[in-house]
Amino acid sequence: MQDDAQLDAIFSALAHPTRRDILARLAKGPATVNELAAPYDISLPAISKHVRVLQNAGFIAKGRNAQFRPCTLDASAIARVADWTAAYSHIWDARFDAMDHVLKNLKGDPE
Amino acid sequence: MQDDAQLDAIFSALAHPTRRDILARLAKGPATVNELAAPYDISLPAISKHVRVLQNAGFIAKGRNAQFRPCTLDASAIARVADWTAAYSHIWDARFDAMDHVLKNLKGDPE
DNA sequence: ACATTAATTAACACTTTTATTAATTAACGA
DNA sequence: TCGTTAATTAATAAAAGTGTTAATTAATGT
Repeated sequence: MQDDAQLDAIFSALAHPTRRDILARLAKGPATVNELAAPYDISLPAISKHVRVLQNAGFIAKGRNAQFRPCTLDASAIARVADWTAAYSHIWDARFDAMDHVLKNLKGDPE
Repeated sequence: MQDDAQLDAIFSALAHPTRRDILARLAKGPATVNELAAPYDISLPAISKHVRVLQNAGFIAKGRNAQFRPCTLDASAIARVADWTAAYSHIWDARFDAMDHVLKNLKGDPE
């Protein structure tokens, strides 16, 4: 997927409270689609679609265990969001410069 | 605006390449709506709506100067995105722990 | 005053998103 | 085998998003 198109998918996926909620749930550990659906008043197919959207955006990896589909959080898509914000960090937070400096050192890339 | 609703607005706003592009443009400095529209093939009203979406999400402050509407980037909404990712940082990047530690020190909140 | 420029509003068309219920697929287990 | 459970697919409806052109508002400057 192209960079722009993937950011479209990523941000669209995050633009729904239920989907952000599902990510928060998965941050605590894997869950099946039914488990993910449990807290909500909406139908299972609706949740199934939300999961699909998150999967297409790269937030979720879906496994197979018998008739279950255990979902796990794939952190890389979230990291891409963080990367996107980093391009603006110099504007919103002067501390970023210090952070950036520290990160370079942690990476073994001292200036 | 409620927290959830504002994140909806923020992420929806970012879910369109033209709008992300406009933010990138404004990161370089203020611009009027016409200036923002210049690079694109779409109509001025379409850009005007994109700007409105960004404004409603809190990304843009729109001033008044005669018949011009100089737009400036409001970094706080971008910071909110960064904050959102921070809740997941412990998953996607072990370095965050070190970063977090450093940030606390920078804030004058040593452990 | 009047034409020009900047921008928004209005009315409309088209597509996508989000949800529903019913039907289907697939694997389990008694 | 046959009923149960997990999940998806299909058909559909309502709402939101994205774009268009034409009309309108508001301020400029000669």
